[in-house]
Amino acid sequence: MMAIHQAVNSFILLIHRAKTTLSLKEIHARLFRFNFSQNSHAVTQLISACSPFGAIQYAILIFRSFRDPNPFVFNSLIRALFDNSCFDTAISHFAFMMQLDVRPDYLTFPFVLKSAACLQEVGLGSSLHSEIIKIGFELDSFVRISLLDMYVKLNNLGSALRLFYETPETNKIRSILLWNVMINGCCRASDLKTAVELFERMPDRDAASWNSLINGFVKIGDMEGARDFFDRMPEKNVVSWTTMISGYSQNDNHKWALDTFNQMLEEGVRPNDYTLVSVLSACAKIGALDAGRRIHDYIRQNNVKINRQNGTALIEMYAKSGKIICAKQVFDLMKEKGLLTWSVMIVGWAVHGYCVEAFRCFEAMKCAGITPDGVAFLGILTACAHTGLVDQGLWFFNMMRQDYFIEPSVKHYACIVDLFGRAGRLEEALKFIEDMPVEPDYVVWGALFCACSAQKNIQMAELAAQQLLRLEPSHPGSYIFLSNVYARTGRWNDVERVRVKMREKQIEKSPGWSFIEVGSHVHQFVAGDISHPCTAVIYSKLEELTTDAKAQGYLPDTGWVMHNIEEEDKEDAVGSHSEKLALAFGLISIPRGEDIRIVKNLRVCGDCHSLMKYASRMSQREIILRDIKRFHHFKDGVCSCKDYW
DNA sequence: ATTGGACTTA
Repeated sequence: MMAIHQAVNSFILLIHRAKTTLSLKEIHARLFRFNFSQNSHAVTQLISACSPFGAIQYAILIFRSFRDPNPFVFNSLIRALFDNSCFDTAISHFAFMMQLDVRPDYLTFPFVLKSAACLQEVGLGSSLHSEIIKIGFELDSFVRISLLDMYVKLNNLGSALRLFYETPETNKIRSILLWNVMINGCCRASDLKTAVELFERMPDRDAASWNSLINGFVKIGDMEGARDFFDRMPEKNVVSWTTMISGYSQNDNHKWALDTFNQMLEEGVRPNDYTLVSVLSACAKIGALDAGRRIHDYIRQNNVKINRQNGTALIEMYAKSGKIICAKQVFDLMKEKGLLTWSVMIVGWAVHGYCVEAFRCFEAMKCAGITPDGVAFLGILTACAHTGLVDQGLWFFNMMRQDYFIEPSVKHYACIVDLFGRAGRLEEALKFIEDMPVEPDYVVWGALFCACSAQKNIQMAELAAQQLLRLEPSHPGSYIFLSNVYARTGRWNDVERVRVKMREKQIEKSPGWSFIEVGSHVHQFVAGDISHPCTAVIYSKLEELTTDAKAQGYLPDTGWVMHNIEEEDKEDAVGSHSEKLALAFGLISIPRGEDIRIVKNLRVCGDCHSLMKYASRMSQREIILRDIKRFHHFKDGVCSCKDYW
């Protein structure tokens, strides 16, 4: 007896060694040779050893050759199946287990329930629950949490709540964790009312309880609610702070995200990678270079290791703040680059108009053994579009489908439309849209519209604008687009008609805003803004600038105004676009010799673009403007986009 | 005797 034991043990040792040296097949063969293929201990170990290799078929094979399955063997197989994402097979083996009357134990259910959750099968979830009750399995706190978690992941909040309420109120079973899972489930289902109710009723709360609730408010976009609980939270941890920071950023309040981060540092809470990524992404959104640099300094001073996540966030911050060379420096220093890292770098080159570098980066990525995905291709197509390389772009588009089997998304189609459109090949763009296998969406028609607008093809622009209106009748952009077409041709009656319709439907024009960072402060402007403390000085500077530019040949282009107003007023309306106000403010407050960086949430209008060129020459300063599409580097009267955007 | 008990927050 003793000898058999030892032999089995030495087999188990062999199996452990299999992870490095011996092949599993060889072990299995030996198992047979020594007649241990029916030893459940050895078989259980062998099945478990298959899992990390993904040798799941082999694990099933071993399982089938075992004649007298017991819970141990079943459990290890179900576990292995779950780990290899074979959820339905895991479930069917559980059914098999029941069929053979093998009683499941405490290690069976966690993985079966998780499989049901991953399969997103609501009915299966409930029947597993009944099965547990039927066989009289004890519903201890472990099983309850597993069940609760499964219901939450199946979006079956009702069943989760029912199970929760019938749980005896002893602290041991209704643990903090159980409450937290429940609160989190309510938050996932956007049922904040119940979440708060549960939270208030909890006998004890830990940080995760608070954070879960705060996160619930963040997810529904209620930052005041989130702030309320955040302020009341007695001991905020990193997660609490990060939730707020990324919450502000997700809800488009990047300035507050930065403020919250600074506050966090003042409170002496040490940021982790999640925090750094969130705050860097907030910087990237508004092009807050100084803030971003300070975070980079923090990273260096505190010896934070650059890894895939924070490194990628740094690259994106620099790229979107106009410092593509700094982005490249971080990129070169990074040891472990992921797919996202490469994509961010490619898109970075693309939006700065560095087509060759984007191509090189794309090739280098493939050499590094990373397979490009749809996002990487989108970057490379953007690069082609921005530099007018139509044939190259089409070549990449075909490569994506034929060599990489990536089904193009609507974004890719929109990019190709853009590619044709910018090159002035409008007919081809339209034909491309008509031949698309998927229904063209708002972005696709929008790309065509912009191209028509730039090429002054009013007929096709009207067609595109009508499609936009059909697709998004409540989107303000659709009306603006259409009205812009009419405005350009002087059809003021039609412009008025569109405006009335907009008013009837109570559609508000989404405001264009611009950000400019001065020193360490971010200033925000909307068109016609008078909220800034320096408003008077800004406007007089702008007037001076416009006058000087006019003397140099600048002609205000009033075609960009949508309303039918007197010529002079029109000049006013384009004259106070947010990017112009930001520019004037920058000229006053940013020391000479430093770049002026402006970020705009929409596309820059042609008039502003023209004025920026004059301003860069007259002030002998570099102006870096980022709009929703790309970067414009203005230097000595010329823009890096070569007026092609 | 064997099987990494469950799980939440960015």
